[in-house]
Amino acid sequence: MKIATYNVNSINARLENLTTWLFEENPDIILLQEIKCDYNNFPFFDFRAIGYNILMLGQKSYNGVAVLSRYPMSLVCEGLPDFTDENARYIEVDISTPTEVWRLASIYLPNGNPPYNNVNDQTKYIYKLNWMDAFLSRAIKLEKLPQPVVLGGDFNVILTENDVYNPKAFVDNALFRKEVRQKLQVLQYYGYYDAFRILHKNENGYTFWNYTDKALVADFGMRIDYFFLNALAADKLLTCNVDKKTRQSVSPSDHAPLIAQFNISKIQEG
DNA sequence: ATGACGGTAGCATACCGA
Repeated sequence: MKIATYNVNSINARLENLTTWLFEENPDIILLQEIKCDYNNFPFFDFRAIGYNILMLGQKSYNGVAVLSRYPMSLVCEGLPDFTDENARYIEVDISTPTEVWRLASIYLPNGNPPYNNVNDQTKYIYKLNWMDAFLSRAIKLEKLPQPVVLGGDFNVILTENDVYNPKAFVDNALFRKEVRQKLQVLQYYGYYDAFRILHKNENGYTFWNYTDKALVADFGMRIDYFFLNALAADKLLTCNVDKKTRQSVSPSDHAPLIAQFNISKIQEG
């Protein structure tokens, strides 16, 4: 079973690239972020036509998350429980794979940096910290479920200095402040596994490169998209890779897809 | 030190992003 997470930077601007990529890559499940549209502007037909069920939480112009699935899917919640959020950043679903029901969430964690025209404004940073607290509360509950759990998406956090091209330049950045990194690293103390890092200790694993300058060719990137797995999901993990060629294609998103494969064959009874 | 680039809203330019 192949699961992808992909910040598309507008699903309508990316529609042709995305449907072509789905045809070639053929993932069973896709977690999408930054779809940047509300329900009435979501291109449902284009994905149903190629065999996907769809659940989405939309918003005009900004944010927005969705899940595409080849398997039957049911909604668990839209938005983080017990957290009032003006933005569409979280959707959680149950998906009936051939062997068992998997719990997945598509996550678009806030950026947290101030606007360029007001660099001392901490409002977005405080919002990010509060959002992370609500997310961690939810994640801790989900980890205990008796089913595989996959928390995937754009976390807007650079976990370690090995996850960015120039850590010194980012020490004060809302993606890399020690406080933010430590908050997300808490996931591993509650039993979650960073899927890419299980399998790749030394590769940088960057998933984002700025559109500007020569960021892509110079590999000035950062690893901010992740799959966090509970043990029941991590036990089945086979591969996890960044699809950099899609970032290098014509008119791309500024993120690359992250793709993981899982073994869902039934265990032979001895 | 700044802005490069790209998307959205909507029609000029502001906001957002990482």
